[in-house]
Amino acid sequence: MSKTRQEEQHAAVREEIKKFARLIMEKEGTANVSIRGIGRQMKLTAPALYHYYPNRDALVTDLIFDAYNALADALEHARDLSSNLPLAEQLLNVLMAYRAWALQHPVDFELIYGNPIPGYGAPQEVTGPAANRTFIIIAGLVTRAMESSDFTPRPEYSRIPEEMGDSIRKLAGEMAAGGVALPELALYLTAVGWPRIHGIIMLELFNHIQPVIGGVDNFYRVQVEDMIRAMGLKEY
Amino acid sequence: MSKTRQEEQHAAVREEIKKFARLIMEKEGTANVSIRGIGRQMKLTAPALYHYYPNRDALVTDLIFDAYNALADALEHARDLSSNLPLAEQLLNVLMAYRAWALQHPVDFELIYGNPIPGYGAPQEVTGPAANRTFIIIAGLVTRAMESSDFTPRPEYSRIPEEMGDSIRKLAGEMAAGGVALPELALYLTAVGWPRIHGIIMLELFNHIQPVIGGVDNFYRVQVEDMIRAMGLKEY
DNA sequence: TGTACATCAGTGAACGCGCGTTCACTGATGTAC
DNA sequence: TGTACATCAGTGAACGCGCGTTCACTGATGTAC
Repeated sequence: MSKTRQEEQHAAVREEIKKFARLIMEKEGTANVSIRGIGRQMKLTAPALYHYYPNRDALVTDLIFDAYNALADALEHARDLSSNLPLAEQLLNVLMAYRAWALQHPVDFELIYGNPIPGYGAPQEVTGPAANRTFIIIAGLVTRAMESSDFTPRPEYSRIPEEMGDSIRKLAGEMAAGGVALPELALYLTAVGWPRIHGIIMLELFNHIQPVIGGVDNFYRVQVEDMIRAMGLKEY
Repeated sequence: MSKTRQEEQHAAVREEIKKFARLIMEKEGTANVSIRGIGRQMKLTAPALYHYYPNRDALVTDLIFDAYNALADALEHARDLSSNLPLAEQLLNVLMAYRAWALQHPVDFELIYGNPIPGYGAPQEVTGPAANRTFIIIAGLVTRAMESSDFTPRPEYSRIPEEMGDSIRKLAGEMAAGGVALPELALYLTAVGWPRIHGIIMLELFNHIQPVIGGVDNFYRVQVEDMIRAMGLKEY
């Protein structure tokens, strides 16, 4: 079932289209991607692009799908680059990579985590699995770090709060059904940690935190290190 | 310098315009506010609205200004309603009100904290002070809670990390220059806490956290309570 | 090797739509005498 | 109290713009014989 020459050609042009789409979003905002605008940049008439995408929404879906996967790829890459370091360090590097990717690809990050594009609804069955990759990478590392650590987490991270028991059990069940079995506590810790780093990044991306905290680089790193220590994954 | 009848009339119509603008943004997304769209809803032709706003951007600025202030009002209201409770409880209530407001006014929250509206740049001198109100309300409460508390914060919240010293001193200086003198540690704690709650809300607003964590209500409350305890503002 | 033919990427015109903004105007309101 | 007048909120037409999408087409390419 190898690709024909024509399919390869199409795939290559689609990549080209997405490249220009990202350039435009960078300049004009994510809400302003348009078939006509892309055509203009590519020195092609708009209708020509309909050979490659059936409509604008299909293109946007592709961009979102790519963005989720590029983020997950970046995290895996950071993890694998530091695979000879202690797991707490690997986790640190992965969380640093999360922000680094967001700042290097603000448009793609906004595309997946910012306001939805007006009049467009991403199909969950396409983006869902791609979105989950990121969470699973982090939760997997947290799991391994927990298992390899002798340290005691602070009280609030040593067990799942009663109120959250049901939610976490449900999540663990769903993930197990999808072939990813991870301990409930690791899932909880990841669920706690994710919004913490996400919040800093979102505020930074839209320039809300800079007037309050200069040196976001340091701030982010300190917060992540605190978190890793608080979770008992590293001595403090 | 009292308002003339005409000025009052104009102010009233401007409120009406904003009301419809919010309705439209709710249905079509923040990027889709338009003079013509508002006119259509108000059964008015678009040019009529130019008696009230010189152009679309002035309207958007007004909406953003209002949103910042409405959020700050909601926080002050929550604080004042619980002024007879211990300060840690007041802080809890204010942080609960932050999320409650965001969920009740998703559009206004997106307007200030989400993607900027394409082709529009908010004038900092208008929105800046309004934006700061929220931070000052929370930092003020943290200060009073710290001063009235006998409890010991966990190590990472008991002092400002070296790397952050300069940033926080700078912030404290700027705020003092603006007539708001608050201790540096309180500013640091607020700067740490704000992105934590913000991250949960942003993920919730765009439906990213729900697939991971059912029962965001409980999750948010637990996180805020943990935070208040970790900061030593309440016994644990 | 040379010719006939099918494929299909890209074109240009057109559709109906929405946008912000300007302009000259109308007609109701309310004031000044 | 009645009339003349100024004010100004709202209208309708128009400007130039951009959008997604459709359609019939052209002309280069590459294949089949």
